[in-house]
Amino acid sequence: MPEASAQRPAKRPTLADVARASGVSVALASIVLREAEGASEESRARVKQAAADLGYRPDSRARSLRSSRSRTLGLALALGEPLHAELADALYAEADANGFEIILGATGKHRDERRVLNTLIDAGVEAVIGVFPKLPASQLAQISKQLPVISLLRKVKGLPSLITDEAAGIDQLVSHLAQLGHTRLLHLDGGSAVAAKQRRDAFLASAAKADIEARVIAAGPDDATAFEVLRGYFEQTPPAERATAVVAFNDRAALGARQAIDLAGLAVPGQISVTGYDDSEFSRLAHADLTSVRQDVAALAQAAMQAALEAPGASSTHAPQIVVRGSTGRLMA
Amino acid sequence: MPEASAQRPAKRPTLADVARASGVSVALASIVLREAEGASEESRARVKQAAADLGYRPDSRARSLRSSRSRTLGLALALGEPLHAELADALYAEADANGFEIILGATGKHRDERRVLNTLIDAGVEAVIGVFPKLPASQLAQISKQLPVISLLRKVKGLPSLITDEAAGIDQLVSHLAQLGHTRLLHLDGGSAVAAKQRRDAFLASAAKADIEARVIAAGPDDATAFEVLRGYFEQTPPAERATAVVAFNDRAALGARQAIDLAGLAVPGQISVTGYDDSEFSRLAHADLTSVRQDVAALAQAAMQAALEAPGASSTHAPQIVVRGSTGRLMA
DNA sequence: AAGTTCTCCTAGAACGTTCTAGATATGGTG
DNA sequence: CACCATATCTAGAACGTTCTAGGAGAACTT
Repeated sequence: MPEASAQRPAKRPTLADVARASGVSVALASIVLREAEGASEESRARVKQAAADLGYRPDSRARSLRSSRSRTLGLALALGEPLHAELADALYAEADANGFEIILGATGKHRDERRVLNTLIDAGVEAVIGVFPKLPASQLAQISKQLPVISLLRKVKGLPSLITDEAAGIDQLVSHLAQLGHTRLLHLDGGSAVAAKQRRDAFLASAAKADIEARVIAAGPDDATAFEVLRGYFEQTPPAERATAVVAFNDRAALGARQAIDLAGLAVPGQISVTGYDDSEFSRLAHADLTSVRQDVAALAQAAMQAALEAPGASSTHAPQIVVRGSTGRLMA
Repeated sequence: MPEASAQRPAKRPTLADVARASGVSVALASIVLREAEGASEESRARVKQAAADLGYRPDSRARSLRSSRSRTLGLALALGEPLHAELADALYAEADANGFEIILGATGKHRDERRVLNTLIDAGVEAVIGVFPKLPASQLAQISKQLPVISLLRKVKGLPSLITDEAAGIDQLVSHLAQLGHTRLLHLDGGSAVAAKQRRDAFLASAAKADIEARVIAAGPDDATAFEVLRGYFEQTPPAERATAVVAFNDRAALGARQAIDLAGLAVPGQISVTGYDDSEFSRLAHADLTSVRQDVAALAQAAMQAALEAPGASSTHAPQIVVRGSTGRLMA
């Protein structure tokens, strides 16, 4: 049932319209609306009034085409990742503070990182901030010759990279578990996900330092894989030899782990503890109530914005903070 | 240390560069690269070769500025909503099929819908597809005089709107529960969220039709509110008078409901059933295992794309499908 | 009185495309 | 041979901005 709606274009007002309406030249109107120097208070008022009356909004295509100052940033991330959503929100706030706009590009089943990057660049952004789990560093470096590219959550050689001190985060988890008396830990690793290698290595190092038996099983960043992998582990490992705590790659994987634990009929945390990572909404679900690690989203966002604005943006590493909830505790004898 | 700005000069090649390299005019180069008529096979080959050699990519700002055909669509949605992520993914696929690019704008704590819309429009998109829970229809209609605006999930007067038949979805849930023998239902409504009113009305209508006792409590689209509200309900309602099934506004709210149910010590589905809506990843979490309603994301996306491309886009309503899982069942006597 | 320096303003050239109108060559037709 | 149609190409004007160069006065110097 085709239902007629919008009629044909009511052309949007241009700078020339504003200039005509306020009786000044286009150039002067431009000066006023850019808040640049060189206009009298009187013309300022007149032009602004006319702009407001007409509902004028500058055309960012024309603006950026001419000035290469679009005051627009590209943000590339994955939809459906709670952490990415938090980062985006924080970056929006930063952008506001700096007078920038942000447009997003999402990676997903039907869009690879390269493609998303191209779309953003073609749209004329001044810089791109993004989470690039897979794109080779060489390609990123290549692109960064054209415009600043800032990597979030992953250390990329040749690019300003804003990351969390994964070793510190994992160490907080391992120490917490050690303190609770755990002596045999299992890590479900994140596969090719961003930061997976760092967390795995940190896990082994922290465990060794604390003189704790540690094992790593290859999994992935999703709950389904974590579930399958941990179920297999329970099937193949006699109860007496099982780890007493599972350190999952992230909250989502921890949820999958929790599922396998429930299936095995083990009590949390009485018989086994489980930890997540990211302190996302998943970790707060009552049933899961995951002990997790909170990344400093605000600091990451602020540093990313800074890196995007400054000439040769700087990398930095940010401290995470463990958040203890009900999924970890002492073993009940 | 702030001195390293020797990066800049990697200017990207322009159409003029391609033309020069292949010995033709800019106009002809444009014709070739647009696959337009009026170029010989020989020039076609030469120009394309030169473009490839130089790594030329058309500047979409200049292109859209001149032609008002940017072949770019704006998509406005909320980050962190699983359903929105699914829609975005489906729309990316549709865009591919139609040779369009998509740029995203996210609404959130720091960006209202109006602002997001403006950013996308200023970036020069040809049309905007979006989920607009709050923006008044009048404002949307106003904007749609400038360019096509398509509303997803919410029926907006004056705009092509692609929605799900909420009455049908809710009716499937209510019928399912009735068939299981439930005679007293409770609906946690979605407050001001998109489709909340439709689901509430449909709930009451379906219950009345099936001669089932029905009650609605005001809640919201989030799990925290649903939890609080349902906990209050349990506290104030004697066990004998309680509903035996809770129809939550969406999966997220159902999770909160489930939390309150656990707290009250009730067995699911033995003592009480609970349903979600959207068939999102939340519904698949093992502990929740929610009976839910799947919206036809692919059809919605396809219709939205169609509406964005055609002159006066058409509205349509799509059929949902119940997905039965373990959170609903007969009462155990 | 003639410079000099401000302040405020404007014309017109960019930016990288597409599009309109026309030029040039080629070939077919009467 | 003149004429027109077609196929291929190109110059130059848009699109809506910003930016560069400079102009007209008024207000200081000297």
